[in-house]
Amino acid sequence: SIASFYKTNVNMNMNGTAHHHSMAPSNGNFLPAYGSGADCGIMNKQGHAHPDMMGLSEGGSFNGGGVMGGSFLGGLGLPPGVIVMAMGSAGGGISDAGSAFQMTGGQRALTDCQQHTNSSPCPSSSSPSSSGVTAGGVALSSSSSSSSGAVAKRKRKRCGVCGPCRRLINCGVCSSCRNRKTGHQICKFRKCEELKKKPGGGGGGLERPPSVPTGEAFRWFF
DNA sequence: AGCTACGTGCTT
DNA sequence: AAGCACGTAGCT
Repeated sequence: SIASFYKTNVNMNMNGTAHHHSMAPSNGNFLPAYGSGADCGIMNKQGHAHPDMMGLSEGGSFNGGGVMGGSFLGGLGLPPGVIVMAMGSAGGGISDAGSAFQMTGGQRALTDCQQHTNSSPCPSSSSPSSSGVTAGGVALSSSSSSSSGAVAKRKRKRCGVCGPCRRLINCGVCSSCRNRKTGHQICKFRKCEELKKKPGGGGGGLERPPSVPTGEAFRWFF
């Protein structure tokens, strides 16, 4: 739920074109090429200009990201998307906050964003069915395949909690972004740390999400 | 059906 | 080793 909510907001604003006065970098540098859609296509637009803004700087753990959010907006400590939303409404663009929540229209946009959501959200809620991305990683629904001997190559999924996973925007400038059409790869800055490792690697199993403990990630959000 | 992005083989 | 390109799993 939140996930959708979250991304939705982001989208909304972006699309809304609203008049957000001007967040620092709001320059109009939109990506010429990828306008369409990569996951948060919108994000791309901004992201392009400054891959690092939005608190993405990975350098030291994204706590930064969260922190950043917090620092701005009077320490409300909201994730970037939310922040945007707030501003939008403030600007007068969106009068109805409710709408923000409603908008599921976002539709596809970001498969990953969802994941973020999945991984993080409330530990408590934990919808059982909530599919795959458990922090642990490979929680792929066993579902299909399996039976027949064919060890179908299952795709691993992003952990959703590492820095890159939490990153919301595509830098738009890395090779992956630039070669999106042919490369079919996620932005380098968003490539899950876990997926960078060898599949079998490690052992067995639990990969420790580098930093933020699962679910804890967004606790502050609630 | 269409999209994103993981896995992998080839090329540089 | 790194990057590119392609096939396709997984999801909407």
